Amino acid sequence: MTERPLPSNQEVAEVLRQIAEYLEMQKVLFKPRAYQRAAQTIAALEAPVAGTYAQGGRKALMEIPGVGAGIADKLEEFLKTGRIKEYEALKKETPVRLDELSRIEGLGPKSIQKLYQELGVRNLKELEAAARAGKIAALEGFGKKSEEKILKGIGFAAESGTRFILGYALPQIEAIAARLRKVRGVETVTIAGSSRRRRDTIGDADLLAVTKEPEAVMESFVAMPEVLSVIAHGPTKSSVKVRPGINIDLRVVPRESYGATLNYFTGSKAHNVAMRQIAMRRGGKLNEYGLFDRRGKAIAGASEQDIYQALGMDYVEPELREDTGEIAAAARHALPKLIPYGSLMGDLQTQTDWTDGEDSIEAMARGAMARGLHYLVITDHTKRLAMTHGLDEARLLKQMAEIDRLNRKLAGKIRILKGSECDILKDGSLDLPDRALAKLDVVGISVHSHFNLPRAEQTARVKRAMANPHADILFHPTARLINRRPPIELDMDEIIRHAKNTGTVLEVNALPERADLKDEYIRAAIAAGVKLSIDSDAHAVAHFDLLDYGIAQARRGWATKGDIVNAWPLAKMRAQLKQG
DNA sequence: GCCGTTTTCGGCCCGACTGTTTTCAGTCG
Repeated sequence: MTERPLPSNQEVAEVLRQIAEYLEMQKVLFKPRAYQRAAQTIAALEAPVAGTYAQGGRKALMEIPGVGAGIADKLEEFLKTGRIKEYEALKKETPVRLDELSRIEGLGPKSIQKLYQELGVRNLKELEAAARAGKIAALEGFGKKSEEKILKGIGFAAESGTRFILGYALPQIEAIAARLRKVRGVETVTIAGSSRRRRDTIGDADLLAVTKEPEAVMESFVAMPEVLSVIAHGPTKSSVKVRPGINIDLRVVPRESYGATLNYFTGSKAHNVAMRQIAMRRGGKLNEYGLFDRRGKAIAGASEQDIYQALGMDYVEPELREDTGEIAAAARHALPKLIPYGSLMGDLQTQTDWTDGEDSIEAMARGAMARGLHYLVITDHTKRLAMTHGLDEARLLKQMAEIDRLNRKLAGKIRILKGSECDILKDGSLDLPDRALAKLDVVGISVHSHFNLPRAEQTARVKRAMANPHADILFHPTARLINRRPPIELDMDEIIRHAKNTGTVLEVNALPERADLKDEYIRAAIAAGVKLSIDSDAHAVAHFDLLDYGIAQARRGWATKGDIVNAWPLAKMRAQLKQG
């Protein structure tokens, strides 16, 4: 019997979520919410649920909030056997690709069920065929507009569906790299490619290994429990597909050309081309085996630093290697000193169990403290987001009193600031009155509705909100959800200018599916003299660990510490915000 | 299926919006 890898909390949560969707299809009452709640809790847990079960058994599972006898049984079954009988039965009854279909915006379980029963639609392909044939518009409860919306959703899924979100793929890739490092005979393993450049999405992953026993290393690579299928298996290069569908290449590299190969496989292609041109202009040659002079003698190759230096350049951080000016800047010794990972002093957007967060204010504060932060802002949702139980003025005042109490309790350890993630309404006004906002330390504003306004109207709406004298930070400015929802139509030049004029900070949201602002806008904002914040948008203590993905995105936008207000001490950060 | 300053049964966070309707179901997160 082959070893089965223990499922991650994400995978366990995904199964529970799918069960919830199937139950919802069948119009089962209340159970879906129970499964969803358990899924959400497990997804946010720090400790792996598989480990919890291994140590404390079914009883320990039932300690998890939202997990009772029923779900504990399902979890136990899943962890022991890798399947859940009831889940299999549900899948059999409605054999549809839920993962594919529910990615279409506006398609929920009920619609998926109806489309299957009436039209036999099981996957995206069949959905598209039915829509194109006009069969969906003819269904009761659907119409022409629903059909158009579905086709639009399919188009969006098609163009964004082949890439993986960095923050969800990277831990998996890192786990595989870590496993390889333990294999006998392996000297080093490095992650190259777009993962190393920390692009917000990646297509596949490249690993480089130095070893004297390539065959043995390749054997253990293709035999890893995570591997779904082996695409290629040779002595210097192997290629496998791992859950959830990512291709990973492993290349064995000689020690003396390690730097050159790493440089080559880190890319980007455009950066590599520009590097090779410089080498050629100097009469030499650069390829994946090294840097060579005009007589073909190797002059560098073991390390990337040596190669850049030999070409008369400063070392270029991977996040900058996109051929967008970094080559010239490196030659002029004028690259920015990028904000280091782990260097934030505070977090300006966090949610708690007052709205849709998992943890209490105190738990969040202690979690932030444990990660070395000196301050955090509590920014729960406002009443417009009714589904999160958003705060109205009265509850906000209560929360402020609670924060005062906690600040006394935690005095000297961490500072909790009063804030809000205040909804921007359709007309650009804010969801809380000015007199309430005036009492807060930090006001974040954000778009959660009317995503489809035309560009001019959307831009004017957001600009009006930014002009509010209390609005300190524009949270996740484009509201995009990678692979799920396109960014809202905003004239970003205009928004950046307006941020400068109004003194509004723009956020770099660190949630992997947001990564919003994205790199090119970050760079444009910095060039315009706009200040930024990097926030976790944490909905649970564990989410503070995602802050580095925000830093990664900021580094890709050429950000230094001087550009990021929450890389500064509290007093200096506050002085940057609007007054009043 | 979960949970209990409504406590072992009977509830189950609030509401806006869209597209289909003519009073409402489904989705959003």
